[in-house]
Amino acid sequence: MTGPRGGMLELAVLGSLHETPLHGYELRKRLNTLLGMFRAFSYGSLYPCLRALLNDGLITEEEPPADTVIGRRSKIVYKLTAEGKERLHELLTQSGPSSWEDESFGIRFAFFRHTEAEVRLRILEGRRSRLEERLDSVRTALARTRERLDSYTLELQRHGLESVEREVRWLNELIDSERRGTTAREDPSTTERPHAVQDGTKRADMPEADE
Amino acid sequence: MTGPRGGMLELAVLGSLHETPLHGYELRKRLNTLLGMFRAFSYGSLYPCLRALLNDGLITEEEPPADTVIGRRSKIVYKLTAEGKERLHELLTQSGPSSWEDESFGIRFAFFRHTEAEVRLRILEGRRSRLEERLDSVRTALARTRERLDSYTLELQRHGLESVEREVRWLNELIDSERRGTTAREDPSTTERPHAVQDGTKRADMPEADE
DNA sequence: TTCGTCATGTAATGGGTTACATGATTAC
DNA sequence: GTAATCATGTAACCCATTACATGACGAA
Repeated sequence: MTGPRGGMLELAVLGSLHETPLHGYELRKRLNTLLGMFRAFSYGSLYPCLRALLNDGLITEEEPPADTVIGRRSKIVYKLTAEGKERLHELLTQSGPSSWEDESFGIRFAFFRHTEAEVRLRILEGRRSRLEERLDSVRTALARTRERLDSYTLELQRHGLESVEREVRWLNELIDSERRGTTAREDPSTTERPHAVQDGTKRADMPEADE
Repeated sequence: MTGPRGGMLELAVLGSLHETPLHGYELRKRLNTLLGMFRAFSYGSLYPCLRALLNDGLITEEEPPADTVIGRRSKIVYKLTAEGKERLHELLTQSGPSSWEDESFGIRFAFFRHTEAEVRLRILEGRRSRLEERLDSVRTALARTRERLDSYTLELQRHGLESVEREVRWLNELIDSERRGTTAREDPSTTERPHAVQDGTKRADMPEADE
């Protein structure tokens, strides 16, 4: 029953619901704009995941507001339970390969504001050294075979190298700025306003564009 | 039996074997340095794929050289059959979404020298407009929600946008240079140099580093 | 003779997608 | 009243990975 379900979807869902309760359809749109450049999830995986999280008690259906027409149940709004918050924290605290691989790093980073400063630093450094490994191996391979490659392959390698080098520089900046700001403690537990939340409005219902 | 097996592995394998016959172990290393920046395949998927391709008659085991000790069979060297070449050409001729999505584009591009000029152009343009779509949707989403995003999310979006913009510029250059060189017909069948290829060395057996 | 790497494979599993099916709500 | 989009879900499949198992071969 309570299987870790180790994919990125779980993290993405828990992370999103930590910000604000949402129903599935809206949740997916949020996720796909949040991660727009990296990946996109489909309903076919989202809804089963929500069900599993519900089963495990990590999320619950939110009470509909009192003024709801009785027999009506079109949206199902989910919110995080205490266990869900715990689980999210646990996920966000893991550093290690699963945090800095291509598919997962973006998602981890997207929820960095709920991640402890030390962990952030370890993840950023892990990502960086992962990329540097890759650079090394590609560079040496390239040096050995340069003259036997056609121009397309070569161009692909060149562009790939540059992209990764760029990401490494980006990580360097991030790491520096983390190191400078590292004294500050933040997000001691879970529930605090992130920056400025205008609540009281019936959020989770403004129109959003999606593909 | 003869299922298309639509994954990228098939293309990657056929494409590699088109250059030179190889055995599985070496093939994987080649592939993973060729695509080093984008993805890596494991033996657990490679060997079953080779078997399937063998079943379908797209590849065959190459005769071991005559001086091989009789009972000995340690490497199994595969090479492309005529049907295999046909299939490869068919795969490389497909343009359409499957050619310009993230996972597939890199592989398609890696074998561009076996791809017809018009197809190359269509794929590059398809990739570009795919990325531009993504840019549009992320940019408008960003404009709507900018003030409600924390700094990490914002930074992630910014970096993602820049990366994609960079790739678009890269594609622009490639498309330009394709257009200029497009009058030249090339690869009427299979073997010729695209720009400047110095072949003639006995490749396919030098040592290679791998993770 | 033992260790590392080359070399080939299989079984179980995983984490998602596609395509489909179904209704409610909104805009025109 | 009808078309588009919102909203939820399921079943079948896909393409790969992980972990495991085995053995040959070369160098120390």
